[in-house]
Amino acid sequence: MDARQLEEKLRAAGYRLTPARRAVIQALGEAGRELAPREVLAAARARCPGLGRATVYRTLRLLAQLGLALPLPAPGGIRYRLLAGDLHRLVCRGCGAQLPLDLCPARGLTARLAERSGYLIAGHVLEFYGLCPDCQRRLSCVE
Amino acid sequence: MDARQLEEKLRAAGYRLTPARRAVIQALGEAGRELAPREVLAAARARCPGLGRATVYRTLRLLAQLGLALPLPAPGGIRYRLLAGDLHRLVCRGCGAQLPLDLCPARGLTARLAERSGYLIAGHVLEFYGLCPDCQRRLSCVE
DNA sequence: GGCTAACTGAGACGATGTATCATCAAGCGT
DNA sequence: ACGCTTGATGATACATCGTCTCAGTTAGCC
Repeated sequence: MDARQLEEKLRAAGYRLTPARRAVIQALGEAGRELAPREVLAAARARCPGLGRATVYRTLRLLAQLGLALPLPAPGGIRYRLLAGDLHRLVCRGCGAQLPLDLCPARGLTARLAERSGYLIAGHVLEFYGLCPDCQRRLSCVE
Repeated sequence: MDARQLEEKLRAAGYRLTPARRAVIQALGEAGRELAPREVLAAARARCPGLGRATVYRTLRLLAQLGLALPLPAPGGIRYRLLAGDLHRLVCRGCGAQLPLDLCPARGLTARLAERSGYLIAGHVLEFYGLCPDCQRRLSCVE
């Protein structure tokens, strides 16, 4: 799902499409990785110079509520990324390094789960976490 | 994995087992749900009266790095829970409501993934997210 | 073009998380 | 059992984060 489609989804859900919101969405879309709110603010100001901090937080929260953006815990606080389908990755809890995965053992479950729960399911995250080789040494984790 | 086992893992990894750390671990263990750092502080002070804020943050970060606790994004900030095996749930992005799931399509992948990546894999999270029936109405999401 | 409700930016505010530092005590060796 | 050594602690100060309020603006609809 690209930035243009997200803008349409916002509209379809009854929200206005403003320069501030477009700037936030496009900043997230161009980054291609998760961004901290402060990074979103910096990047989005290139497109919307006077953009305020509060608006960035409001927009990120709105996108997350609608399932269009994904908040992820990271060292240093929560980061956001646009939801481009589902997310599968292997994350190092020590340094934050990531390896994307191309497996998906969960896709077939979504429809059944939605039916049984009444939820409107926007996607899923499958995240394996642990320590990368470097951090295994650095943290003297002997397991 | 209960609190006692976690304490042993800390020791095994070369860290000291102090009253402050035990209080944090036991507070998380007894809660049985994810806690915000401020809640951890309040609960842990019952066991370790003078406990300081900085120590709680330090301990939570340490536990997360070692894969013994899990930071999760929630409305209001990051929350932590002890890692009791893997986590599978369905989460509402609107209000934070959760449904635990008893499926696990990913368990069999861990060993192969660890071998190929060199990571020490502590566990995984499979999280479906979307909107619960209430929030679908409240946010006028027409999807 | 004008209306109206949703949205915005500014600013103030409390909460959150980190850095520093003197003091303390866990765990080890004896 | 007792000291040592060094990692851990609590207090404090500080920077940042995230929220709230409010007056002014503007997107979307007629």
